[in-house]
Amino acid sequence: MPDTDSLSRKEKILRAATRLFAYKGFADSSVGELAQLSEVAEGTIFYHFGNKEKLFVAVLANVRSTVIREFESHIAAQEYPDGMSMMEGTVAFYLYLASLMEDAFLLLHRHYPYAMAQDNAVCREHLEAIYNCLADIFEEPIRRGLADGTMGGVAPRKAALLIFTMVDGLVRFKTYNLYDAGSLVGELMRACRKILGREDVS
Amino acid sequence: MPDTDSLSRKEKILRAATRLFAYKGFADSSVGELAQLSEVAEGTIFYHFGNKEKLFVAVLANVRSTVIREFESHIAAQEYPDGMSMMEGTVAFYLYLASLMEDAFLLLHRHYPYAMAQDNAVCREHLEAIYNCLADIFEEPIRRGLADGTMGGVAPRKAALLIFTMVDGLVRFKTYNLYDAGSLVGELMRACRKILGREDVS
DNA sequence: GGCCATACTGAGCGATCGCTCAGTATGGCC
DNA sequence: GGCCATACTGAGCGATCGCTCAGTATGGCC
Repeated sequence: MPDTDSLSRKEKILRAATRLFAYKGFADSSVGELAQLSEVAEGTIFYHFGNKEKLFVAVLANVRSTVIREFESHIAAQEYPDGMSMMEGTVAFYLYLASLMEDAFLLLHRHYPYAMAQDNAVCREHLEAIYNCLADIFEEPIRRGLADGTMGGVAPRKAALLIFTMVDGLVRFKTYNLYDAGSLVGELMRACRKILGREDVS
Repeated sequence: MPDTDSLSRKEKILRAATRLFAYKGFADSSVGELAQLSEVAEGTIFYHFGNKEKLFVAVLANVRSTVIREFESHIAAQEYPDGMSMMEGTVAFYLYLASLMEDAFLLLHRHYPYAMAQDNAVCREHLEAIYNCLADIFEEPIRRGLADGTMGGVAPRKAALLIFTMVDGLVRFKTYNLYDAGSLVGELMRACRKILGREDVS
C-alpha cells in the first residue's frame, strides 16, 4: 500500500502537526498527542519523519511552498492600473491569506522557529525563503508606483519592510485579540497611501 | 536572615528567570537549570514562588512595573515644543528602551505569555496593563499634535496602534536579525511623519 | 538558654516525554 | 507459493521534569 494510503497518513500527520505546533508550540506539543490527533500510532510518525525536529522542518517546508504558491497565483491572476492600487490589493490579499492560513501564520509568529533556525540550516533556509517572498511581495508595488508616478520619496526595500511589519502587526492583533483589528484596516490603508504617496509639500 | 540575603536570593532568581524565560521560552526552561543559573537550590525557587507558573507571573509583574516606570519618568523628564516632535522622541525612546530591556521585550514578543493569559487572570491583567501603557504612550503625542496643528486627518487611538506595531516590528527585526534594523530607523521616522502629517493635498 | 518563624537544601517521587524495536500486515514481483 | 520492500503498530526503554518533604541553619524574642 505505498500509494494513496501512505500519502493520506503522512498528510494527516502533517496537517495535524501544523495545527498543534501553531497552537501549543514545539516544546508543548507531544508526539503522543499528535498521534492521537492524526489517528495513527506513535511509531508511524517516527517512521515517516525520523524525529520531532525533522517533522517540524517538514511542516515549515509545507508552509513555505503553500505561501509562495498562493502569492504567485494571486499576482498572476490580478491586474492593477498602477502601483498604488497594486499595493492596496497586496495588503488586502495578505490579510485575506492570513485568515485563510491561520495556523501557518500563527506558527510564523511564534518564536521557536527562529530559535531552531540558529542551529538548523534547513529550518533557517525555509524561514529566509518565506520572509524574502513576503518582502518582495510588498516591494514590487512600490517599484511600480515609483515608476508610474503614483508614489514618491521612498526607498523601495525599506518602505516595503515597514509596510510589511505594519500589516503583519495587524494580523498579530487579530490573533491575540488584544485590539479590534478589523476596525484598523481602513486606517491601515490610509497610512500606506500616506507613507508611499508623493509629498508635494516638503 | 529575612533581610538582604533573602531579598538578594529572590531577586537573583527573578533576574535569571527573566533571561531564561525570554531566551528559551517557558516550556523549554527547566527549574533545575534556573537553580544553577541563580546559584540556589531547586527547593528555594519553590519556597519563594510556589510553582513554575507563579514564578513566570512574578517575572511579568516585574516587567510591567519596570516598563511603566521607565516611560513615566521619560515623560516627566522631557519637554517637547509640539506633538510631532514629541512623537519622534517617543519612538526614539521606545527603541532605546527595547535595547536596554532586551530580555523583557523578547519575552513580550513570545507567544506563550498570551497563551497563558487565556486561563490565568493575573497574567492577563499584567499583559493588558503593559499594552495599554504602550498604546497610551503613542496616543498622547498624536492628541497633542492634532491640538497644536502639527498633525491632521487621523484617528488618535487607531493611528497610535499602527505606529506602535510598526515601531515594535522594527524591534522584532533587530531581535531576529532578519534584516538590518538599524538602517530602517530613518525610514521609520519619515513614515511616522507622513502618516500623521496634515495632508494639504487630498 | 529555649523556642519559633523564616530561609534554605537536596534527595527522591511520580509522571511524562522522545524514541526504539521486535513483530505484523500487505501488495507486487519472480 | 515464496520472498522482499514498504507501511505500520504499540509496548517499553532511559532520561528529564516539576514538585514534595524531611531535615538543617539562623536570627530575633521571651
